[in-house]
Amino acid sequence: MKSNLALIYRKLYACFGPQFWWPAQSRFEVIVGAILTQNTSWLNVEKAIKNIKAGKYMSPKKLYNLPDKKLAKVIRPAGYYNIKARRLKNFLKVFLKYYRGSVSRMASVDVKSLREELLEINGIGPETADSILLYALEKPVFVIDAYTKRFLLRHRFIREGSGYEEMQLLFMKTLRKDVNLFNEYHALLVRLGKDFCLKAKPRCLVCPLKS
DNA sequence: GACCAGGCACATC
DNA sequence: GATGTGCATGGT
Repeated sequence: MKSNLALIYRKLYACFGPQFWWPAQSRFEVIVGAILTQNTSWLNVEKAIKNIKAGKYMSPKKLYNLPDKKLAKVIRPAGYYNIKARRLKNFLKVFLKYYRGSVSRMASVDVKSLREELLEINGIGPETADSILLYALEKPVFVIDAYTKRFLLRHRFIREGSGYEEMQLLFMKTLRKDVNLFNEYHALLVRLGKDFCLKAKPRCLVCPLKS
């Protein structure tokens, strides 16, 4: 028998269709977006990314070589710009040193080592690491974000206080480990959250899961 | 004007 | 190990 989570996925997909995540022109841009979107609306991140492109800085070396103040100024619309400038550089330092700024080279390493390596970087937590792994490096890792957590809580898949790894395991143990499935599922949960009942203060229209 | 958004690190108890 | 706080913009 199919798990509830698998059924819910089918329902969401039938309702919303493919979400075409991650919205970006390159895999490197996905990584930049993953760091910039920490606790920030995607609309603001888009403005920051637009600024980066306008200055022709969308490359590992160019971003890394920007003075901190300048980088902060460029990504300002994304909020927390001083912290995020540092976090970007923390990642870029590792990315340039070990992978010469190549996403493909990085993707050739096994997932487990990569995840550990990413989590070692100051400013990269579990969600950002997993977003990078799934959406930029195309590794079958499920991303847990605020929407996903609210979804699991409100549909009673977990209890209050459950940790990140616990929630992640729920998806990864039940579903087939498929990059496309994980990609679409998480994107659909965010879509559900934005449109319907997973906001911090739900203003519930008719939830598509109930029909 | 308050609240929220595709988190994370650090201080303190 | 749990809980609180700073980081900051822009849309609703």
